[in-house]
Amino acid sequence: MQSMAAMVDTVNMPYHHGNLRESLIEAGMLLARSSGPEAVVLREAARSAGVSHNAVYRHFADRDELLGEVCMRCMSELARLMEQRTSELGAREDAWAHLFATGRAYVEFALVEPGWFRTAFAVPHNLDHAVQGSGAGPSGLNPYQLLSRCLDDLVAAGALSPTRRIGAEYGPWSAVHGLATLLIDGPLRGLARDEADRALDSLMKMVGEGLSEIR
Amino acid sequence: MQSMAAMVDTVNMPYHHGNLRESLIEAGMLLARSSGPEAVVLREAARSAGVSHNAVYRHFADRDELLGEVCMRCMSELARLMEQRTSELGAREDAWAHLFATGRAYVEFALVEPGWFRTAFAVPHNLDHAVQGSGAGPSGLNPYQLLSRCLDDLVAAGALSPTRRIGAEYGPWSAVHGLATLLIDGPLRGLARDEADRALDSLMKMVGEGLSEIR
DNA sequence: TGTACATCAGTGAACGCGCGTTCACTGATGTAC
DNA sequence: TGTACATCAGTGAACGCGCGTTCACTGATGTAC
Repeated sequence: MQSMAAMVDTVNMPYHHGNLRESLIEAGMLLARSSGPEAVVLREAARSAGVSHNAVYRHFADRDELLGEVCMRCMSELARLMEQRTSELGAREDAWAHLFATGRAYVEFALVEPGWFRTAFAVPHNLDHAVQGSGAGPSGLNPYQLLSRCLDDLVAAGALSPTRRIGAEYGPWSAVHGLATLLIDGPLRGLARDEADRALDSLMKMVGEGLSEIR
Repeated sequence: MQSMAAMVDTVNMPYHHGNLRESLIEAGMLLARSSGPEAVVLREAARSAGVSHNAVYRHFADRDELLGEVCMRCMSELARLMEQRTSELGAREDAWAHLFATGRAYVEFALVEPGWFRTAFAVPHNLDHAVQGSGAGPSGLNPYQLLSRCLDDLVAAGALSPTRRIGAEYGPWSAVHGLATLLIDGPLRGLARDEADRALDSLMKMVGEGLSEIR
């Protein structure tokens, strides 16, 4: 297999790259995509960008700072898919449909982009303060905030009482995060796609009825 | 900090260890407990057992085989706590109480033994076939089977119809696994214990009402 | 318009690290006769 | 009861790996005068 570095035209490279920081992050995204956060290797990112590995230190304090940036982008990609899937809903769909589409997109992202999904949650511990509130999609909201908005909409639609709204994020979030994790990293990895879909159906049903108070 | 190896009385060690395989697994369990699966390092386990690192190859084909054994033990520990918590229930508690206690124990285990929890799900890919159905607790059932039994009991008690029993494991399992993962590895790490407890309350309520068909 | 010089962005060589694994070996044990 | 010998369980030295990071450097750029 050909290495990434070989794809760079090293001959016509100017001494100054021009946009190295961005290039390194994009190289990191490619690495993360194929194999997750461990694959975001400083030297490999530099090779992909066609630059010596020390050049990285002109733009990032260390490897963790580069990885942190990549993690945020992965989180943004997750948010982006969640937004896209809800934007595809018909105008007549209600707040429940929005919640379900959001949750389904979360699991879909994990299945389609497992490397990115794992990376999104692999923010280096020493800088998770710097990442607070980041990882937003096009609308400026991150995945957690998108879920919160869905729940707010349920309250506005009268489908969820303000009382039960409190702390209501934990259940749906845990549900989709757990299924995603079991499917890509855990004992459910290798589950056939149609079985995974049925599991997701059953999960969203549980979430819906578990949240609902029309009983 | 004193190294593990220093705790072994190397002077009075006989040439033949006698029980090295077991000692290595136990050393692996200690390493996993403090820092998860990456910490299960062949050379460190050998040091802890007071033996040269090559001796390990007399008992395991390679590092992954040792790690696999440790993973199974961690899964067994999870099953053990789940069984213990249900066995502590009063005789008059119903099938729902058993399900909730089982699910709560799952999250409790993750919070109290995060290293073991992460290790339980870190079975090396090349030998996850060898682990099928393993990781059992005292009763001989693994965590998945313990959950299944709870659901069977709900059916027997008339609280869940046989129709809805199909694939009913996915929801509750995903829910507790997701909360556990978010709390120990994810964006919810560092959440205060009482907040985590409230999140768990809210989660189990969602699971209960989501599964229930008394509506 | 030309030149000196500070500043920034890159290079290349080297270091130390600890790991998993392999090799050729030696020490202890048990069994056949 | 003693001995030869196969077998098993350990040892010690070495290899190769690729990583993150540091050091002293050189090449390009832009600005003051």
